[in-house]
Amino acid sequence: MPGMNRMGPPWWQGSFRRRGYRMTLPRQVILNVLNRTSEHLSAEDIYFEVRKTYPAVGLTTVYRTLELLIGMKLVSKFDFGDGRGRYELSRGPEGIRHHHHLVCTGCGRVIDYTDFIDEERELLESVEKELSKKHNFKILAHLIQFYGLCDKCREKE
Amino acid sequence: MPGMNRMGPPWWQGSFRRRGYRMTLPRQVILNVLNRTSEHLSAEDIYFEVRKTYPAVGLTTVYRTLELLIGMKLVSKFDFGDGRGRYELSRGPEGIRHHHHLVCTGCGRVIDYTDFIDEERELLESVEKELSKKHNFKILAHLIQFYGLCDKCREKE
DNA sequence: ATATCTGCAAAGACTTTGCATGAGA
DNA sequence: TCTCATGCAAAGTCTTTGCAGATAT
Repeated sequence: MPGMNRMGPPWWQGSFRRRGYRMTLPRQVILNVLNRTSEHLSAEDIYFEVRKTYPAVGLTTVYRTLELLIGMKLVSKFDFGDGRGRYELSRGPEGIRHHHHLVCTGCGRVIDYTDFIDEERELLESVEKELSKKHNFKILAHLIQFYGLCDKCREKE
Repeated sequence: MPGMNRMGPPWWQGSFRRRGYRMTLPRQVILNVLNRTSEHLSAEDIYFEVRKTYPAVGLTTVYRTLELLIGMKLVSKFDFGDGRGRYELSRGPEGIRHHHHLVCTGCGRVIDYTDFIDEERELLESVEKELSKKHNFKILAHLIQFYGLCDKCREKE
């Protein structure tokens, strides 16, 4: 983990300490991979990436760490319809970076977008408020995704 | 399939004929199950339900039929985060019945809602238009889901 | 008649679990 | 030190595939 000590403890250290979780090497490497990647990685993607730095890691640990991080709200899990979970950091050190996804059903490519996030949020807030009241439901999260064909897959049609 | 002949061919017959698919007993039973159920059934749920009428059916056939129906746009597949697909009829004989889902992460219960559908549609249309243009993406479908805790699961907390 | 559909069994893909060893605080 | 975390192997789930026999048109 070059440069890590020089740069001080990473921003997620606190979350671990607070909950009494141990900050181990596998966990650090996994978090670093998630932190430096903007893609929506599968557990196996992360596993292969982590093994470049730390070849002894097991896929089991990747799954267990991801589960832990999801519980800590540091990571979000998505499903893009290809039968495997996709993981990404929910927030960076700079705070929440909210975006939604555009999924190509042809090739599986995923485009992040932040357009209309404000309009969406406005609607979502009123929907959440109304539905919470009506169904006595405590809404904790939402998911918005669009599906379609990307430019390349449109040509093939 | 009591009453089926007396009532004339079901509304989905045409879709099959048009595409050259055969209307077989397993397919009819599966469609009837979907048609009479408002739940979000898993493949296994459908399998058990179908077996009450037609015990010889195999789970394979359920999966294959569902895939076929999805291709025909008669059925939609959802993922509520519990690792299994959920299926429901996209439309009834009366036309499209659009709704979204409220998923309880505590017990897995799913509540359909139609509130705000108009407002949502309005927003979605402008988002779709803008994103199509910007990313040269042909948007074919969208997914909106809320996650949280239902009244019963809130009490347990 | 004949191309399509079906059921069974087996394989596949992803994820979780059990348990002994190893490592962080 | 001593509890928590890890890695391996095995098991678990859900879903798909291969193939011979059955069926709709």
